[in-house]
Amino acid sequence: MNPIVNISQQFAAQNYKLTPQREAIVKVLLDNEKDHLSVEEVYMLVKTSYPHLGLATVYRTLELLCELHIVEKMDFGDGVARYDLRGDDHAHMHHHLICNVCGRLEEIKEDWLHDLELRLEQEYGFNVTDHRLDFKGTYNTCKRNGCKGEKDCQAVS
Amino acid sequence: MNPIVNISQQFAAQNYKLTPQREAIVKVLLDNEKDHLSVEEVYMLVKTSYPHLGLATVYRTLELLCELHIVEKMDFGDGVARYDLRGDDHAHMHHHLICNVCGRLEEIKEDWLHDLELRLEQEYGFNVTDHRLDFKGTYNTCKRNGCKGEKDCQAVS
DNA sequence: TTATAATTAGTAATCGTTACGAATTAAGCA
DNA sequence: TGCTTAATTCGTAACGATTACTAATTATAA
Ligand SMILES: [Mn+2]
Ligand SMILES: [Mn+2]
Ligand SMILES: [Zn+2]
Ligand SMILES: [Zn+2]
Repeated sequence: MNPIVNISQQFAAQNYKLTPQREAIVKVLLDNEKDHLSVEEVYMLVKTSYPHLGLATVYRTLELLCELHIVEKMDFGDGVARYDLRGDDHAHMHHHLICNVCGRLEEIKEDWLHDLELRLEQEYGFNVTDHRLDFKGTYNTCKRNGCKGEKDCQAVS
Repeated sequence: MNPIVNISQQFAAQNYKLTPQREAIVKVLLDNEKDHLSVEEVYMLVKTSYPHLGLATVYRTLELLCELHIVEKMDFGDGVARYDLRGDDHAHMHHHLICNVCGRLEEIKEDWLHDLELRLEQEYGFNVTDHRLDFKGTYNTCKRNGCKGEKDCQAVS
């Protein structure tokens, strides 16, 4: 399904309207789904398609998207909040690999935590509703060659 | 080994001194190892043992402890950075269970990610140096009874 | 001692975020 | 259609956690 239509329906389901401003912001996120944009970055990017949009609207819309579990607010330790599309069904938050050498950030969409969450349910009586798993480390290629900023590099900051 | 002596040696190993101010701050962290204190909370607590200690020194010392991998700077989404003792050898960052109902935070010291990290090495050529794993969910006891603030509750904020 | 470096204290400045009032737009209804 | 009310947006002021900076203090070394 067209992701904009899909998101529009999720807005409607909670009695929210997908205003032109909100749609412009959502499109920026979809057009940069590999990135993890900050508020300021979204603000800059959305200005090209909607020049008069205000910064406060970006803050409010991203907060709303969090509430709807469409995006996840993340902190990568660089002093600004970053926003990450959760993906199709929003059920499971994807995992991250972050390279110490070049800052590249790779996503693992597959859910690697299912077994552990079963164990938490059984041994701890804890029912998991969400999770966050990030790995920091070094790609062997980066260790050997140094990262030369290949085109698939998605540095966080 | 006495944890203060241990930490003192780690300071010395990197040519840092464990000044009285730094020691007072480290003791606050050790005396509250179950908590995840913010800078302001450390500042308040350390004032009882060292009334003249300045806020900037708390910031600087916690930053230094991060650099030495003695503590981990964490963001639980409540607007302030919180600091978490990594534990004995600092090698592995422990995991968290956070209850949606009562905010209780439980730590899992055991490393549940070893197998996944082997897989990352082999399938992704990615050598993990650190990780972060937090689960959000609900304790069955909290779901049934509501959390009545039992004595072992360690709410984050 | 005297010079040099490290550390601390206090506070001003910074900057991401939040709060707020006025203006605009949409929805509901006669 | 007009009128009323609610939702949304805009611009900006206020907030507050963090950082930066200077002077004072303390340790280290010649
Ligand atoms: Mn991501
Ligand atoms: Mn912890
Ligand atoms: Zn790399
Ligand atoms: Zn609970």
